[in-house]
Amino acid sequence: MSRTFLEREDVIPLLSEVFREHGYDGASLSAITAHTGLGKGSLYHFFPGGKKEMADAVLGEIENWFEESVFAPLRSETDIRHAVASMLSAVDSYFHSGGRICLVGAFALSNTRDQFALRIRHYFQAWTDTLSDSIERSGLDHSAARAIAEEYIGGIQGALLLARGLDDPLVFTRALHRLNARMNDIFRN
Amino acid sequence: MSRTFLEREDVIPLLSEVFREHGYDGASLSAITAHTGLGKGSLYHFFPGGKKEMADAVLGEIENWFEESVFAPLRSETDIRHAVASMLSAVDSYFHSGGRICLVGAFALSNTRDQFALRIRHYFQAWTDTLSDSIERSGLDHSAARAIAEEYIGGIQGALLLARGLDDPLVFTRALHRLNARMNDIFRN
DNA sequence: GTCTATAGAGTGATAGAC
DNA sequence: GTCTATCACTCTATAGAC
Repeated sequence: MSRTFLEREDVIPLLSEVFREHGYDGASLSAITAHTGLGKGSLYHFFPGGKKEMADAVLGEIENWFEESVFAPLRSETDIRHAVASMLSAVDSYFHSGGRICLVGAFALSNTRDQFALRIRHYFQAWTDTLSDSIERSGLDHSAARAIAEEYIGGIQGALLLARGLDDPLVFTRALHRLNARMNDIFRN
Repeated sequence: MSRTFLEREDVIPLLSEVFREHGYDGASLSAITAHTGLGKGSLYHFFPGGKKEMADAVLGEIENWFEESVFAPLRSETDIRHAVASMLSAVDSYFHSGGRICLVGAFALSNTRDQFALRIRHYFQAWTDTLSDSIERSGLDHSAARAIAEEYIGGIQGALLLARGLDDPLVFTRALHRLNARMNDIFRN
């Protein structure tokens, strides 16, 4: 009998897929056991808090990925146009060019929102604040920078939603191109 | 026995509130009976198809509202800047200045999406097509008009999502102001 | 009697917790 | 695997209007 020693961290990406596909309520424990290959016993061993803790772990991993792959580069890159282009490129690959939804966004619009309100707010706040700071460092005043940051994050989330609603991922691709071009309009040298 | 003469149509706005508050899965029959004041007998009398039919009725009423209050005015107004300003004003009041989510958008990102995919797609298609046609009539070519329409609908949906995620309705108000100003930038005489 | 509207006990299925 | 709670839904009973 071959044992695979799955760690807690190995399970999280699988959980992420299940929640993305079924939503929080729709991800039944049986769907989770089916997709992870773990029995309920193992799941409750890794996540004593049950489904809530599983979703929290997934949201935490998403936070970490964005911190590392989006926020940190935004902070260190000095040319705002490069910074934004890199961000959009990272976002494009993360969301599979519009074929994958934003789990945090989906949670924000769902009935589970209250349960995860803090994590959701933190995600969007970190993103808008980091982008806004980056824009401000390029010479715009605070409220103008904040407005552009909101336009970008809202534009990305709205494009993901619209792509999903229209069942056409190209909507997302087009939105990213517009957002990229827009930064060159704002900062033309 | 005292009769209250509730009609099917009177129930739909109440259902709309319940679905908006709890989502589709989260809106349990007991929550629905509590909020509508109707027993299961009455509900199944009005909606023999059960919860699915209740949600369909709500989505249908939303469609009708937008057709009447947003799409029709877009078609008849010739000045695109007035048309867009009127649309944004209607949208602002419909979504309670960012305090209310778009049920269709929420469904689009939820696990119930597949069940209502047709209605969801129709809603977003009707909106983007109507707006795009309106812009095209003002002199832009087809793909440019379509891009702007997607920017607007995506911007509205994204701003609603972001306002919800950040728990700050002003995010939505600011987005509407930007979108209104943007049309004046595009069509400056 | 017939029709419409109502309430709610009871059904089997399935949920998440453990 | 077992547990209890809750789910959507069915069905019976009952009310008044005509």
